[in-house]
Amino acid sequence: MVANNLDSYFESFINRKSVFIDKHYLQSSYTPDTILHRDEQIKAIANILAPLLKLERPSNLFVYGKTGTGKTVTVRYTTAQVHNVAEKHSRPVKICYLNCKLKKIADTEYRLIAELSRMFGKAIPPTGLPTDEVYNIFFKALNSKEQVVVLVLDEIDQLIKKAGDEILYNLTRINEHLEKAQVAIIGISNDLMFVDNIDPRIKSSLSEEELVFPPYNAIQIQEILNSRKEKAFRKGAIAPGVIEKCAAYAAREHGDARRALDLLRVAGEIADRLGSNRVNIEHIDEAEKKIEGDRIIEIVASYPKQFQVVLYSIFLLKKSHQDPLYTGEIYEVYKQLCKKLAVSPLTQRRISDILAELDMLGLINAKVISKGRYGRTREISLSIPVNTLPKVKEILESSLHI
DNA sequence: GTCAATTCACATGAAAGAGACCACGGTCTAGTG
DNA sequence: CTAGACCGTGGTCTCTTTCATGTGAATTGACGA
Repeated sequence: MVANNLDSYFESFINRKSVFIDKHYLQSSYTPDTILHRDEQIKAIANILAPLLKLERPSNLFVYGKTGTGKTVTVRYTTAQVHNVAEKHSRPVKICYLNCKLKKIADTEYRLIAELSRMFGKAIPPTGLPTDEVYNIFFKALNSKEQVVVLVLDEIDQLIKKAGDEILYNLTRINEHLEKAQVAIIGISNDLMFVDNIDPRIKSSLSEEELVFPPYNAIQIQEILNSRKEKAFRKGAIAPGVIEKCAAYAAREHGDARRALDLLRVAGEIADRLGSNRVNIEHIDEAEKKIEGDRIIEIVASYPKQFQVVLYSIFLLKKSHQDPLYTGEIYEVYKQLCKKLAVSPLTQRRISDILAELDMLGLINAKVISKGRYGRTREISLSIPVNTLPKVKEILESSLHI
């Protein structure tokens, strides 16, 4: 009897079809051939980049917009098109795309310039050289022949936040030192306020042109999902209402198309795993939970020990009472925990920063409040969904050997 | 009761140190012809 | 003679510490009605 069941299980496993045809159409790395609802922006970027083809320097461009509004895709698409045309007419045009958020690659001045130099075929060691040496190498590489170079700096706000705005100053003034080559910069930022915090001189030269990407609305997201659905899923693998629900979820999160695509993909994976031959609305809810849970688990597992100790201290405190926690309390528990674990405790100053970072990561909710006479502090609560809580705790305990 | 001064418990900033990692050039050492 | 091992120096980067300054409302206490 049992054997029979197993048999039929395997039979059905073989016969079971995946809801997907090709998943990669749903991944954020995929650049579609046509970009929906961004005609205006494409036209604007094309206009700005057009002088490239006459070997004139295009204006620097600054692109803003929240995450998942298609900034990166649109810029990459347009620059690729320009590059194609330039190549056809053998114009020396080079596009350098760099994502400044990638850790260990382009998140400091040195690394950025080093990475750019590498794109010109120069080998730069990951460390050990003075920064101006690397600048020199970069200059020489640029100036080696007549060409127009477009530097696309994605998530440029992250870079500035970490490394200061001196880089931009140097880059925007780079043309003054170059005789043969010319450089234009396209900066892409998620942070709309970011430009207000940089040096006005840099601001004026960097954002000769500006372009804002408004969020997609739910209907536009639906259309985007529908256009990808055709290629990614088998016919009829999506139950009615699923696309709408996905779009609604994403529209709630400031029109984030990337999120909608992720959601759809994960929902498909869940449907596959459950042996369903159709993606249903319940799968979307599951996917929503899974995405959030996975993100949190990954963060918790990959962050340094001290972060984990702090987080575990919050766990301990949370168990004992339900009121919001304060920095001082957490620090006391943290110190004891350190003693128990034979970890050397950090200062309260540092813990304050760590708490702020945990807040940024969305693991905790920290709000600076003033309790009047009783001082100023952070009011802290965990913001990890209840269903991932045990898993997170497990990870912490195994990683800290508790 | 009203109002400004006080006060608390941290937040927030700036600067500097420690330690890891790395390149480069000079010196030493062992193997080779 | 030469390739490779082994320093010392000088550079970046991350994580911390130290020192200094900032902050917002409950509390306090003087003042006037």
